[in-house]
Amino acid sequence: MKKSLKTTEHLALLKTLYSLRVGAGLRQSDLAKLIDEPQSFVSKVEQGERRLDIIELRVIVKALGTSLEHFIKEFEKNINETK
Amino acid sequence: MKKSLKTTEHLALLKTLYSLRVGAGLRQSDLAKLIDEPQSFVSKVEQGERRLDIIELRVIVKALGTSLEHFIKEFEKNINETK
DNA sequence: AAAAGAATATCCCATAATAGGATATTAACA
DNA sequence: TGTTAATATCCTATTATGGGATATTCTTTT
Repeated sequence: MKKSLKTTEHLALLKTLYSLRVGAGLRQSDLAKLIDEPQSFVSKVEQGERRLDIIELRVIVKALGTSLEHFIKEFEKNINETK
Repeated sequence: MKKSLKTTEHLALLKTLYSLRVGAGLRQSDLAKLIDEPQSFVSKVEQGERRLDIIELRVIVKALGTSLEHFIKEFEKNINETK
């Protein structure tokens, strides 16, 4: 399965993640600290350079104060808005 | 972020995926065909040998006739039942 | 507008993960 | 038990990732 980068879905994912972080008033280094990763990790994720499996996404989303379920809803919403 | 294998979350994920496929009455090769991947891919996924990002998970879950949102609910349910 | 500071992106490359056809195992059952 | 169906494992060339250091870009401040 090819690295699903730059597809509508992937762009929507990045957008959803970014909005959530910024909406939480955190900078990459803040989130990084919360999940015990370097800032470059967060940057790569937001850049689509690094992919996240659901478990990882769950950790991040929770660190940002949301549930995975809610995140997915936002994600789907963004997919529809984009296409 | 380490390969989240064999954690409660990961086991719950595999369980959720497996149940969904079997529940749909499909064998690995059937699902494989639906998502245009070899049978070994599906096996690896179910074995926890291959991780899925949300985009990929979404494709699979849809091929199995479910929404990502519903899948996540089942997933969370399984996490709680396991721990 | 330029300097200073803050936030984010990119580099590098050793290490780890993945692809996928072929083959081995295990399960089902006549 | 022999046979077929279903799933797991092998192998290794290719691709992805880790993460500290550094470069870039964005914001302020004066």
